[in-house]
Amino acid sequence: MVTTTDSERRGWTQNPDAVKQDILTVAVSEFASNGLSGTRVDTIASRTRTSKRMIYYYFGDKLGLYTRALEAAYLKVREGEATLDLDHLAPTQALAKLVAFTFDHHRNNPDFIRMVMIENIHNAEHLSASQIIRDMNVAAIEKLSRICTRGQEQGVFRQGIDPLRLHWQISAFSFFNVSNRPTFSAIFGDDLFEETSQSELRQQIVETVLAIVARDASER
Amino acid sequence: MVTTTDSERRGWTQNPDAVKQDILTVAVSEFASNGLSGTRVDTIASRTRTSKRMIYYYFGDKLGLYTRALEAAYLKVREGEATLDLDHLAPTQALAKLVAFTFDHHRNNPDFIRMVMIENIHNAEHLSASQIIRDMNVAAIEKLSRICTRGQEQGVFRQGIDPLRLHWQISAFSFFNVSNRPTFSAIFGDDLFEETSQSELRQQIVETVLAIVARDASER
DNA sequence: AGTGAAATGTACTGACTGGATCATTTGATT
DNA sequence: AATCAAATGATCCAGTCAGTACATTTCACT
Repeated sequence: MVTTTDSERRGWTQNPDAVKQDILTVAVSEFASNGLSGTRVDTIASRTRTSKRMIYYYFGDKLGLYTRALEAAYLKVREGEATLDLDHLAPTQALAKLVAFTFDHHRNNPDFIRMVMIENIHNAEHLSASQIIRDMNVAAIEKLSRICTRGQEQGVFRQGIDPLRLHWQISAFSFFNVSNRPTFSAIFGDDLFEETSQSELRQQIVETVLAIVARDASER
Repeated sequence: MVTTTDSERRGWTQNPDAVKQDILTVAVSEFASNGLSGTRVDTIASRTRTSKRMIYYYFGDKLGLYTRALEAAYLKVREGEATLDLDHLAPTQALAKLVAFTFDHHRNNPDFIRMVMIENIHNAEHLSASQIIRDMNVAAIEKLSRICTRGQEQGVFRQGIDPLRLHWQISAFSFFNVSNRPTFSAIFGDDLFEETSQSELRQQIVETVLAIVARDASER
């Protein structure tokens, strides 16, 4: 039950970092579930080992907490992405792996997806204020960019690939798959979201992306 | 100023249908902008030619209004889609046109996109209650399905295409393009969303989708 | 021109909620 | 063990908002 956080514990009873982390974890979950205005600070507090007082003590106000929670969500996801190294794979394999990984990773982090959805509803006002998030994402593009360059050097990818646009397409598939699942399955049933269908879908998406970088026919 | 609605006006001062429509239009706009819990009924009322009293008179409560607004948003969009007829085009051209149209149509109806986003945040609880919406969307699949069948009969499309999955892919691109624009451009800048870039993107998506149905190489 | 139901306006309330205040405890340092 | 700042608990307040009570007007049909 007592989550042994990595923050250096200063004593027994008092442990500010753990308290902050505790609050943040609950906050991400609550905001992801209920949105910004839908979330009650009191509810967050009650799910915490501490009190509402502490939330305002550490985060100032609701918006401050929200912004920090958003960062926490991004941070956690990008951490996961850092685990996979692609530089020692052949470009095609590297790209295939990246796409498949992204697809799965998004599925495994629905709270993150929901936070981004909510942030989009709010026109990314709070995300814009966070330099941290911008930096993290630029790194993701660079990773993709390296793969593209290598692929072109080896002659297996076509010229004129825009890494950002490629990222956009990979994201579109992987994100939509999670974000719009509720409405999609409410309308069409959720066959598409069962385990076997999802595997097939992932495979198809990998192939689609590979086709995008590999095709020569449609070049002018 | 006096919007000449198509509802048969019964007299001069009183006109229930127009009042309802007025409320719905404002409601869609407000809910789309602020979400379910973020929207204030008073704000809707103030933007209306009538009063809050009327909202409760016609729609019962906030949730009732929201549900009806959701339906109204779907209805308006599907109406737009009905205008394009594809049956007289060659399958490839028909599909290309459908994809391009969907892409543009989504861009032109951001309120609809936002309503769907919001509904997804709420796990499609309210959409599930609406049979109307389900029916409308099934029609969209059928349209796509017809194109696929024709393409296969003429030998220009590959076998084993799943229309639902194809629809999923088209939607993913077109939806994501609007839904995630705020965060995406906050992080990467909004070059991708300028007019010329969007045209290119649309073209690329059309090609991608055509490649999905046309390719033969990756068949087992 | 009268009647009754549908439609509408005004004003209010009760519950909730973000945030503030005051008081107290804890632990490191001296 | 005295001190002081950081951390925490208990309680309250002012504003907000969904929903309602009550009264009044409009209009179709006699």
